[in-house]
Amino acid sequence: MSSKSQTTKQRILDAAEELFARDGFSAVTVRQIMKKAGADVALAYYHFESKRDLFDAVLMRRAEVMNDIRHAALDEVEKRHPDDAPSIEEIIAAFTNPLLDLLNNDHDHWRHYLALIAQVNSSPEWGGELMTRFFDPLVRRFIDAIRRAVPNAADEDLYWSYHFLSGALTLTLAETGRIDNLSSGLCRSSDMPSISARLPQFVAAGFERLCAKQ
Amino acid sequence: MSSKSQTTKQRILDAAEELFARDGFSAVTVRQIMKKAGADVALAYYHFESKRDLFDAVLMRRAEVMNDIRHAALDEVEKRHPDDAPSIEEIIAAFTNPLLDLLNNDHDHWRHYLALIAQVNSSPEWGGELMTRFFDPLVRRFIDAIRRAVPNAADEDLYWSYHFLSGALTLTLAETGRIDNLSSGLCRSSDMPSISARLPQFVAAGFERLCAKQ
DNA sequence: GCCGCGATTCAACAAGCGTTGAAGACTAGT
DNA sequence: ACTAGTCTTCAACGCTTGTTGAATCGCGGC
Repeated sequence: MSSKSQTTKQRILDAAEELFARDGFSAVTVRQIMKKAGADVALAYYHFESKRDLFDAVLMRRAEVMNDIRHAALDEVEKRHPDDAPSIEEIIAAFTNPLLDLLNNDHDHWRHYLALIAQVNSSPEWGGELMTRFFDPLVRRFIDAIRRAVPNAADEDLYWSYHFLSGALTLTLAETGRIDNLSSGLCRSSDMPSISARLPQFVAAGFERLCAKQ
Repeated sequence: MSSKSQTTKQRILDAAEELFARDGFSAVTVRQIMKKAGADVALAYYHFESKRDLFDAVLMRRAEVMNDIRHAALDEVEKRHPDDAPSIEEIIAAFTNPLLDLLNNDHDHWRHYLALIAQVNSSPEWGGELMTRFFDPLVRRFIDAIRRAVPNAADEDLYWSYHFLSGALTLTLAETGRIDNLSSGLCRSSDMPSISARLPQFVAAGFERLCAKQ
């Protein structure tokens, strides 16, 4: 467990993350990854069991951190409201803004990772199972918080509302450049402050109309 | 151009559509497609120039029909309101419900096709360019209709709102089974009536709050 | 100086890939 | 019966794929 090996393993993960995010699992070659990582092909199989295992490792690496910061954001919202219920918009902002902040502040690592998550989320092959395994506890807690803010909401409405939120957030994280083309450059996929100012408002209004209607 | 060839070409397109939708472009083999279509491998290259060309043909085949029914739905909304402006929810329903109706009424063809579109939409490789080529005219007309319903809306808010709508709709069309898992079976990805009853409301509320504020 | 051991390299494997050319079959018009 | 043209089959090409086993490097402990 020398420090050199740690570095190599991480360089492999970094390279894989970027390529998987851009082209998807099957379109990327182990040789491409190792070339980008600057290491021999066989090293991929020394550090990981298989290509699929490397893919899982890429997903796992940041999943816990990602969940932690979102849990912390929800913690803080609940701490701010020891007696009354927080507003729906506050709760949703705690769910979305930690990710948008990552994209705004940090290196490209999170940008690639979140684009990968976005792609996995809308893939029939992995969207159902993988996302459930990774995010269910957090999402359940998040929905519970909203349920407390809108006590008479029907569960079906809550779940569907969350699904719409998930889709809106996910497409945004993918940063495909679609909105840049559509708006002729007026809006930019990477303009996270613009998004944090709009997405929680938009989604909160949807939740309120759908879930709070008597 | 005998009738037999038409049938074969369509069987190839059908098989490709289903497999591309499930596994993505690169994960699918021309041999897999032709096996499912019940035809020789070489026929793929007689009827289409390349694997990539076949993929494009799959996308093109239903694109025009898809755009036409959505244009027709918008036509009807505008015809219903010759003087006053239609409500935002009506406009959005004209954008989303034609697709949801296809999934509700029809064979699996549209189910596979729309799942494929959903996947393409959130792929960085194709999401920006392909979606722009296919859907920009319709989307521009749709945004114009909303702009007339909310005269003081800022263009940036309109574009971002549309982007969130696109994400919510897209993830829904993907039918990944995610919501089935999350809700422990209470909600079903394939339950289109439930979605038509909720998505337009949810999204309209978002548009109204974001675009109509002052 | 040698050993042990993790990290790395090299060369190769069988299988599968997208794609092609040439030859056969089928149908329609003469 | 012959031809022209579309459609289909078969066998193969060169190349890339994921993966592996054996050999080599480099370094800390004895």
